[in-house]
Amino acid sequence: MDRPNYSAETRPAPSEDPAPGPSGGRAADAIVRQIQGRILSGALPDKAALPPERKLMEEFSASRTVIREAVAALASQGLVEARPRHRPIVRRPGFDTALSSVGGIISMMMQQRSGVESLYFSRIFIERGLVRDAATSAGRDHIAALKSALADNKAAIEDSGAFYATDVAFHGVLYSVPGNPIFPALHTAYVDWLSPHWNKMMSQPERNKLNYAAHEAIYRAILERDPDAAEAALIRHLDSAWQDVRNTFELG
Amino acid sequence: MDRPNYSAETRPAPSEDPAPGPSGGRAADAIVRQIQGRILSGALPDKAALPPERKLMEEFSASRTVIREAVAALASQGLVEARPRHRPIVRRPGFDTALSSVGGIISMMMQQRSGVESLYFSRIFIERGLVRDAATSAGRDHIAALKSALADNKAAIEDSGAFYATDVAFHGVLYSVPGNPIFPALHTAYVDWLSPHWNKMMSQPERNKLNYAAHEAIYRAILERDPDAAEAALIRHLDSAWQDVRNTFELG
DNA sequence: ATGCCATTTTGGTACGACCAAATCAAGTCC
DNA sequence: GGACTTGATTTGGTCGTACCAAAATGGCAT
Repeated sequence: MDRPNYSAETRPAPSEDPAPGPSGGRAADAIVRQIQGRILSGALPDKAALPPERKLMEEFSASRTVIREAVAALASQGLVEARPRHRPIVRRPGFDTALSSVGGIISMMMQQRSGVESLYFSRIFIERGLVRDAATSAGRDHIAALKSALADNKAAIEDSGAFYATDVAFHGVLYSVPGNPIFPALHTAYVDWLSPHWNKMMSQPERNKLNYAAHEAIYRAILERDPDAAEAALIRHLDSAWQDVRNTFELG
Repeated sequence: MDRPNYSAETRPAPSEDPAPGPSGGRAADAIVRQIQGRILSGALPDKAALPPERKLMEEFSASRTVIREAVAALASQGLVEARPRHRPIVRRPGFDTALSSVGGIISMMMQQRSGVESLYFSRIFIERGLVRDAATSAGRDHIAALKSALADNKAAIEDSGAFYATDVAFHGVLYSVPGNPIFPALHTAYVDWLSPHWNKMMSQPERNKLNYAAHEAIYRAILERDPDAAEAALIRHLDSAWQDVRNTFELG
């Protein structure tokens, strides 16, 4: 009998956080919560490597199975970054982290036309509000950033690759106006999720010119503090882009 | 020698989906992708139970470890619902699924007042756009739904529990106006994430009365197709609610 | 048919082993 | 002496087996 017959008391109740809480039953969950706590409390600073699994199993007196399940959960939540053969790296949670952790499902849904459509329309909705706000309350700095981004955009009209980047940057400024960390995160998420469907076209300097003009119109409306005009210009801009994508996709 | 010495060829390359693709190295990932595919293709219909892990390990000729890792990943992505001791249930991916799968991280962030603040302000931002749209383009049906929700809301003024529900429902109608599935999903997400911070107060019929009046103002502005008035009323409504929460939280 | 109990599944966890990539520690060469 | 190569040691990834406890199942009695 070389294997202990652990008849009962399989879970020796870790010393830390003895609260059974709402725990339904999973064992790894407790570990997950504790590690979450350590990340939140700063005991595990951002960018730090998690202790090796063997150490963790000591600390929590749990089997490696459970430890690795916990780590996997953490990873899929985006709280740690787990590259194939490396130690998981702690990533302090932020809205960007949260958003990127849904990337998987979203990409799945992006395979349906309706998914892209819903997402893109939601983007239009957001940016409509954004430009309105910019028109009514953008500060000097935002205006300057917009102006600069616009200049970069103009300079890149001939180079579609660079143009795309400056295009993104211009819209990015809009997302920074509210000063709410959610919006920049949302912006990069939109770009990540939608860009695969854009790159397939968007190679004609023709369009670049059009898009630049649209950006300029938006900028001007913001300068003139005219929310309605800004919103209208943005709608024209994004709607026409949508038409292009739709055509490229030959889904009448 | 009762344990085979698998010297090499640890991964016998599953027959299905032989594309190595961008696979970095994880083994469970392949399984995950295949199951995702089956869900997407309908081979695994919504609400269906996943085959038992032992069957899956046959099918993919992988160890249970890998299988269960894959299932866990699927679960944390929200593609399957894995209750403690039950078979995982397939859930066709939707924006609601995606949103709810980030609930974990978001709740973590909600422990910081800055998190609650960012999230709540983003909600105000969204609803501002929503009421504007409702004012300009709400159809007969939406107006009717709004009216009905408003009536329910009024009838529940005395019962704080019921009032909260009708409050949520009223705002919910707003989220249904664009006809974009993202918004209803977003609404329930907001409610889920924010409500824990609301329940602590919101027990005074005093506030209920105020809130009902605000809802009525919004409704009226929408009826009169006045986006600016609707937006203003909404801002007053949500801002005052925010003040209450802040006070309740004694974070002066 | 209905309800209860014994049996079989099935998920949750544990333990130990082993491979391969990474990391670390010497030792070597310029 | 410092940069480079090499061998030993970690450490993550997988596999296999075993066992428990909760579910699901099937059969029997009422």
